[in-house]
Amino acid sequence: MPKQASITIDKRIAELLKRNSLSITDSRKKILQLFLEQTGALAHGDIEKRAGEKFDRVTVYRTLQTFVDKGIVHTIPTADNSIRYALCKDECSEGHHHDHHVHFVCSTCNNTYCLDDVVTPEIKLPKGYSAEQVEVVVEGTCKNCNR
Amino acid sequence: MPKQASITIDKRIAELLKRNSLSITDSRKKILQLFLEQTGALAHGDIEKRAGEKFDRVTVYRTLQTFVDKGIVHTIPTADNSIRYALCKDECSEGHHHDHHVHFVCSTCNNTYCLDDVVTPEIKLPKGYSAEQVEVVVEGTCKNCNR
DNA sequence: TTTCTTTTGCAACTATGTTGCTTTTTTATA
DNA sequence: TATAAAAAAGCAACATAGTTGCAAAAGAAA
Ligand SMILES: [Mn+2]
Ligand SMILES: [Mn+2]
Ligand SMILES: [Zn+2]
Ligand SMILES: [Zn+2]
Repeated sequence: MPKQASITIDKRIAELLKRNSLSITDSRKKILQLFLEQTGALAHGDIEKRAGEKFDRVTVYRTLQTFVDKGIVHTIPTADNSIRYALCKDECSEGHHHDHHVHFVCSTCNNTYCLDDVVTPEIKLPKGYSAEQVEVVVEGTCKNCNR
Repeated sequence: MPKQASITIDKRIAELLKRNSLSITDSRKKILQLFLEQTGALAHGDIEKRAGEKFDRVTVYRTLQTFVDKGIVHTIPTADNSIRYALCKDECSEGHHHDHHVHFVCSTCNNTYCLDDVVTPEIKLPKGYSAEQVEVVVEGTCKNCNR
């Protein structure tokens, strides 16, 4: 990786942590780096594998929980019951996620993507039901795998 | 329970198993009964608690897996990463689920419902992506809890 | 009833997630 | 930059969830 790029990413990471009044620690930096170097979402298992050699499992759990609490990442429910995490857009903040986008799981490459431009549709519910949150997960074949 | 009703339910259970060429065993009968006596979906934990005193944990896992494979029940992904199971409509069959309905999780009573009449919407995906399955899970307050 | 097939229970194991407590690191401030 | 207070990390121990192989039991077929 060119030196310039890694400086930029390091700054971005430090800023992100400061903005959320989190202290800057090795594990937080490392895990954020994984997200920033990546297009799609990461399963907990991936993160543990890729950060866990250097950090304790418990630290990975606590770091991800902190990030979710602060609105830095959000979770994506999937059919196979393995939580995925993805970076939030900047509008998210502590206790206030704004993730009204659709998620896509590719059944070929198994990657998960946030389709930030695809807004979750209005769902007309039966009388008596009221909605707080709508989660849409589409399974199919992604851009790369369709070629 | 009136004797008549339980005869009916027993017959229904036996028929369901026969139709799917599954042998009729105590655990399968018991677990199907749980589903038939119930409006909403059941979490694995619930089933284990309510059937597990009589049956081994492993049997519960295997029975549910068999039911999913045969298209007797379907799974519902939820945000809290605890798989829920619900009975399929009759159109489902082995290797061929037809569950194009929306699921609803009540954040008050924590029940999960299949909204069989609410069809999953068409999602317009970005160029290159193709959909095979769309999962919609709405979180909110249910009919009962809204009163 | 007997035989063959399927399912169950058990034991042992892996994976996933949590908690309390001590040590280490980070931050704030003198 | 040294020091003290606060926060986070690591460790151990535990709890829960899910899987696998195999022998015993139950079900289906004849
Ligand atoms: Mn997302
Ligand atoms: Mn359903
Ligand atoms: Zn793909
Ligand atoms: Zn409710």
